[in-house]
Amino acid sequence: MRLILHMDMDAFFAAVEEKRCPGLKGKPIVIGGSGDPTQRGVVSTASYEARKYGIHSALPLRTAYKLCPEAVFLPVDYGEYSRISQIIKDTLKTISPVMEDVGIDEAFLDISEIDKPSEEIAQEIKKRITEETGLTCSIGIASNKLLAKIASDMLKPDGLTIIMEEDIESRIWPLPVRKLWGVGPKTEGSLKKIGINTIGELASMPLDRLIENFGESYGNYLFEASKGRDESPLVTHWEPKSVSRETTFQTDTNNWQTIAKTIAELAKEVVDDIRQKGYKGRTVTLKVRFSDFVTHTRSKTLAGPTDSIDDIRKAAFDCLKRIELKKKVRLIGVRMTQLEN
DNA sequence: TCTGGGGTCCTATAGCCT
DNA sequence: TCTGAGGCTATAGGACCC
Repeated sequence: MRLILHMDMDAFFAAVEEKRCPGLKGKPIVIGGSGDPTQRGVVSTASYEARKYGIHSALPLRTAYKLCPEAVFLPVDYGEYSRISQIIKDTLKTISPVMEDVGIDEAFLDISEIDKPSEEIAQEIKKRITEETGLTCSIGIASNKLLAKIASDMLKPDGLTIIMEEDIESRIWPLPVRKLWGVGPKTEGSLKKIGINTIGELASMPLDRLIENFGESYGNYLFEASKGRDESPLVTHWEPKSVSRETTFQTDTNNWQTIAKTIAELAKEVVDDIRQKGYKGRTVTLKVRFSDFVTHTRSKTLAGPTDSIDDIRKAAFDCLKRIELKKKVRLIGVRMTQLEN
């Protein structure tokens, strides 16, 4: 039988900051944006202490500040988190070479071939991660990625949860649908409208009704996922499909100079990034979000792949001409797709 | 009054070709 | 020549993930 382990670091960014600065221990810590809660930005990670105040990921920093003005607000230090992340991922790969990276603080590990009890494997991972980084993680183990991910979330922090096939009815079905990977706020709302709140209720829906409501692909996914079924393999190697940079202005603007200058800068950053990664791209997409949060994109596909700053900047400006700038602009983004080599 | 930034994948539509 | 049926590609938008 397949055995998949999912590892999720506990309040990762906040835990790294606490480790680095022990004086922070026990205080509510909020990591996000520039670290200035009077500026625009959202919470990336809140420490468990800060979560008691209702602060959570994706909350605007200004709102977090209102909820807990005495919290310690810190900027996101991706460089440091990536360094620690690498140590953790290297450790996991010594346990099993079949590892899938899921962002900076999560990973799946295929432990099917390891001739040891799962619990023992999990304890060894926890012990080694703590020895090497001083941090804790939560682990879930099941027969597939979908269930392993749900499992790792069931007991936090420093938890270990093993879900067997026979536990699906008793332990997965009572959970809200939102716990299923791929079910976000929109789908949760749609499901609620047709009287579905739990994964078990979803599992009792006939396939044709799900397809009717959510389309062929997603309908099938929901049908299978609600029953705890997932055959998806671990992705151990992948190529980037797009590279982008975007920025939100501190105050919305209709100043054309500011907008133009920002597009030029973002295009430069995208070019630097694709060059550094050794890619060229063919399609340039410009994204403009207005003050009312309405977002438009325009894209231009070039004759062939390029990493020329002139070509890419020019394409981005061609896209800008196709958007009516009647309202103030909140955000500008530049994206490159159709990457090759 | 708020609602980041970096991605992936899916869907609908339109144009073009066979 | 007309009428479709499909397939393919480009484009725009949206949901979701960390």
